[in-house]
Amino acid sequence: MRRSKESKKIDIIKTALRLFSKRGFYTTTIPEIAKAMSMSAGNFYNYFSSKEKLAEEIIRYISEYLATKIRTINESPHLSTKEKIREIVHIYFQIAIEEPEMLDFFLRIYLSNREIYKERCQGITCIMAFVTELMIFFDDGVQKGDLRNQNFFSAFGLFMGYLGGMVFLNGEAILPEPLESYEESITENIYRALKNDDQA
Amino acid sequence: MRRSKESKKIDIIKTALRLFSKRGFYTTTIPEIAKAMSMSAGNFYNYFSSKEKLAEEIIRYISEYLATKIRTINESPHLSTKEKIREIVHIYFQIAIEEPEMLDFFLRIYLSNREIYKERCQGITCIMAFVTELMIFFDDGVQKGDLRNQNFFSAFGLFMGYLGGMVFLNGEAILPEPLESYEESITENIYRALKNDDQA
Amino acid sequence: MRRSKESKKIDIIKTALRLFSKRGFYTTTIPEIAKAMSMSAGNFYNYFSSKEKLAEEIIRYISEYLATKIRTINESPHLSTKEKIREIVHIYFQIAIEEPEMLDFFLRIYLSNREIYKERCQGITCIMAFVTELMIFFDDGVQKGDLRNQNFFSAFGLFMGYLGGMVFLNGEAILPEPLESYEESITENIYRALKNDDQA
Amino acid sequence: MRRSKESKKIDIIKTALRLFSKRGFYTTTIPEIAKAMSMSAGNFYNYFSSKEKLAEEIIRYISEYLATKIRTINESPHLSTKEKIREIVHIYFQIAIEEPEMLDFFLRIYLSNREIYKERCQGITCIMAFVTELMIFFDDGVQKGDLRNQNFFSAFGLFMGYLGGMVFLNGEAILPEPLESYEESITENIYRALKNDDQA
DNA sequence: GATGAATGAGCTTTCATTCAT
DNA sequence: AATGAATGAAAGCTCATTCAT
Repeated sequence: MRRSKESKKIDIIKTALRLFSKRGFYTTTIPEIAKAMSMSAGNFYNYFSSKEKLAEEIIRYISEYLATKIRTINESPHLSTKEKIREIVHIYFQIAIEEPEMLDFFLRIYLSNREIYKERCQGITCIMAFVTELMIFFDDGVQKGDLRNQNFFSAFGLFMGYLGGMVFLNGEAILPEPLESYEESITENIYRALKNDDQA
Repeated sequence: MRRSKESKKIDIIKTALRLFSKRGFYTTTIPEIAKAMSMSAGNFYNYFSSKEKLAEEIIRYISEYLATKIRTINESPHLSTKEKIREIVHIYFQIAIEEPEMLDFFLRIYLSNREIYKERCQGITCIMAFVTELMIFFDDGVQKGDLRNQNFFSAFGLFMGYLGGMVFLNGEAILPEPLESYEESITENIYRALKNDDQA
Repeated sequence: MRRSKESKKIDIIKTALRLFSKRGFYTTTIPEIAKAMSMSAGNFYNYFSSKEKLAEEIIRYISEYLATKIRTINESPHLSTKEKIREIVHIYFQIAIEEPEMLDFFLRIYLSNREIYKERCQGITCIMAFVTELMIFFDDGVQKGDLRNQNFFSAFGLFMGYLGGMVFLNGEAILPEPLESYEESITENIYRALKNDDQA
Repeated sequence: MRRSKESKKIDIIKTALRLFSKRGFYTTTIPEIAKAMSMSAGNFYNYFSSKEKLAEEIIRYISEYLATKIRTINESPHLSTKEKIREIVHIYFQIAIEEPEMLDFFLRIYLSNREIYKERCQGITCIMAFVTELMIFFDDGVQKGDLRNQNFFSAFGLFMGYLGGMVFLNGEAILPEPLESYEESITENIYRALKNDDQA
């Protein structure tokens, strides 16, 4: 049953994602993951050839997931550029609240333990889907004359760094208010940072 | 010799900082650190009670270092708020270029492997020195009427997230231009995001 | 179909023989053998009860094969004893060149990993067919007065050890000349060693 | 204490040699070796970087040992070539009887599991000491006009194959007489095979 | 303070074999 | 006969830490 093997892989990915984001990559063991799935450690290797390969497939999974979310925003023609920023911030925080393990993994495992990914995911190959959608958002904004035509990565750094920073602070229980309550001010901050002053 | 024991601790901290930031915390071993210092693995434990304790002292060391740098900016009364932002960005990038292991460790080990610090550095205790200086900068700006009186952590998230994001992208060799060349646009972005529109 | 089950067993034996001789018994896995036959690992156990049982059947297969070859020599009444030696050497080297996996397995797996065969093939039970034919050759030679009537196993050791040694050296690419070019000198050496000096 | 570390390595080599030759390379585990030495498995790796590295050092140890034995024969000017053959056969069988693990390892592990040695001991590098002494014996014999000037490896194959074959048969308890009782006939066989007929 | 051999717990991974389908 | 997911035992190896010297 091709179907069930693929879906079990996804089950493993979800379980591992949860454990890795909670306890870290190196401190989570394959037996732990297997146990959480009520299967044997040996069987794990029928699905993934190594712990690193699993890590790779997890980040691809996350990238796809985030890309899909942003794509729906990109494909909403009725939204203004600022509204799109608000939506992206919103969706990001929503994920941070409802599925925090996704962003946790992204920020804490993928971005921070590059030795794991050095060979498998050179540059941004494994998160291409996600980066592409943000690129589309940015290009659209520039096209429409709403955003300054600055280097994409500078804008990308602002976006991801800012949001990542907030989510991180929230995860650390450092923020005095609930994360959502910052949505508006952050949207404003980002919009001010990126907007084109020349616009009519 | 109290003196020399303390200075050897610092030597170990510097060596470990370099190795940890390059190869990761879990993938760097105590024997490796000891070897890089031409001393025995056993002797390491005369200076630090455990690998985790070493990690704690490293982040405290970094926090002190960063705090000192920002303090000189805070204590420059002739600088405008925007110029201070520019200086902070500048100093941050300078460190990123000249001593990248500092920020690498901060971003990739400290922020990302909280399981290491969970018990030793609850919340921000171990980086208090650094956070305090940023707080002072921000409060001064608000006091002078230059910055909006928003929640400090929102501003902190913008600052650290944005800069961290850029440094990260730079470290990944993703940025098309040298890091310094973004200083001005980033200063501008941050200033726009934080500034008080009511100002005369 | 009795027929096809038996012939599939032989297919497995041939495939396993090739893989074992190339990669070693312990470093070749059942899944590898199965894959090389485009069948499932589980199905293997419908043909052989264990990896060890397979090893046993392989050596019996080889023994039969070698016995058949030597039998044709033994049954050539027109050949002199020295010519028979030449023929045996020739056939041995021919097998070494054309089907090296046979002798490789014999020398490197069967003779060398006795822990595999200890229980299944006590003494020479599993290679009886082959030993018997060599015995016949030797007895004939003694009968005809061509060979000294020494202990059979001493002669057997000379034969198999010498030829095995040469094949081994050839396999190691240590021999400066092609294997065949040693046939004559080896025949001479063996004949001198075994011949009866009293003969007319 | 440099001294004691080196001598412990030799202890490990001897213990492992015994276990490997008795139970095979793949079926003997590092924990077993460690246990036989009353030490922890982990500590093993303070002496040898891997199981393969241990295998390499064992064969070098054996090669040295055999070389030393043959060297004393080579350096006995009063012995005739035939007597030297007899001595080599004798010493070989003596080792086979008193320290059978040496030749067992040589024949059954080193010669038969080349995948273990492929990278570490290309060609005959790891047994050079031993091969060199046999070369010297052979060259001396040719020099003196006692042996035919045939290719060294052909003679080497005869020697090692024949003796190896006999030792093997003896190890299998196949020989009807004690190994030593074959010394004379084997010496005769080898001498006849190698001798120069032209000699006065 | 310094050394480094020793420990022991634990990790990733492998693989012969079984078994439900 | 055939599949291949699943098991479970075990292997090689690593490494933080200890401790006798």
